[in-house]
Amino acid sequence: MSGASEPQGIQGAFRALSDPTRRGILMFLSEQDMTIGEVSERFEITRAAVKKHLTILEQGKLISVHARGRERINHLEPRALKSVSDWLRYFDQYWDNRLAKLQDVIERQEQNKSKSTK
Amino acid sequence: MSGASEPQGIQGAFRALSDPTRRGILMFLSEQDMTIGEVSERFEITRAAVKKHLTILEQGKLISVHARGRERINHLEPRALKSVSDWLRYFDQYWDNRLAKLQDVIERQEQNKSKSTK
DNA sequence: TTATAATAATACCAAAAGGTATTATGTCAA
DNA sequence: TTGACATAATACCTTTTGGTATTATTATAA
Repeated sequence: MSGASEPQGIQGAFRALSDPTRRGILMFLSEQDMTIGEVSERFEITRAAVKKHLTILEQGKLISVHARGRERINHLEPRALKSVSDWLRYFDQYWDNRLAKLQDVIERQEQNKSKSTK
Repeated sequence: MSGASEPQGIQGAFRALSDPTRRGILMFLSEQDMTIGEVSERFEITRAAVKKHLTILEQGKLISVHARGRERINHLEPRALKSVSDWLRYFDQYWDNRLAKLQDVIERQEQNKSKSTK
């Protein structure tokens, strides 16, 4: 009833991405890690509202948070974004078969590479 | 205040994708076009609830709807999914530089190809 | 040690989302 | 033309979301 055949955890990522403020936060965090205060400076909403967005991003595993003294550093976690990207990749075939095939080839190369590193 | 530097319309797509039922509907529609009734058979919620999801998918331009007699045919529109995929591609660099570079090359080939067809 | 700055935690509110139930409308087939 | 069926349109309810305001904590610096 809740996304049977989907990779676990992807719902949290999609949910987190559904808000434009949160997508903006991800963009900022891609440039550098930030405290809640630094993120808040870049938006016109209250710090508490920003904190809620950061919590949802953390629940979706799109960011991680580490304490540093009295501050909390928010850090981008790109792997969860990759899981969303992978979900979308299924539809590649519907907009461009050639691109999909090339990406398949690349994926296989990646797999072989990680096997040989083991 | 509402996603300043984002491509127009992407919010509707992200919103539509944030619900697991809607993602399931997209999967089914990728196999074949369906009426509301056919979609409803595949879920345990009422037809009216399915209709609401289809409306949100249509608003996000992820599907199109065409009347055929007394039925309404729902059809997958992959281009909007591509816009989401493109947004995510920005983050490729953070999880795998090699893959990102290869994709850049592919994109450029696509651009040249479409130029030469004009 | 104490004032201050950064963050957390509540409590609260309005609006949107997700759903059901019910009623209306339009179209096909006999 | 009329009955049945597919869909549309409302109305209504509950839960979640996005936000503010206010009140704790907690750690650093003087």
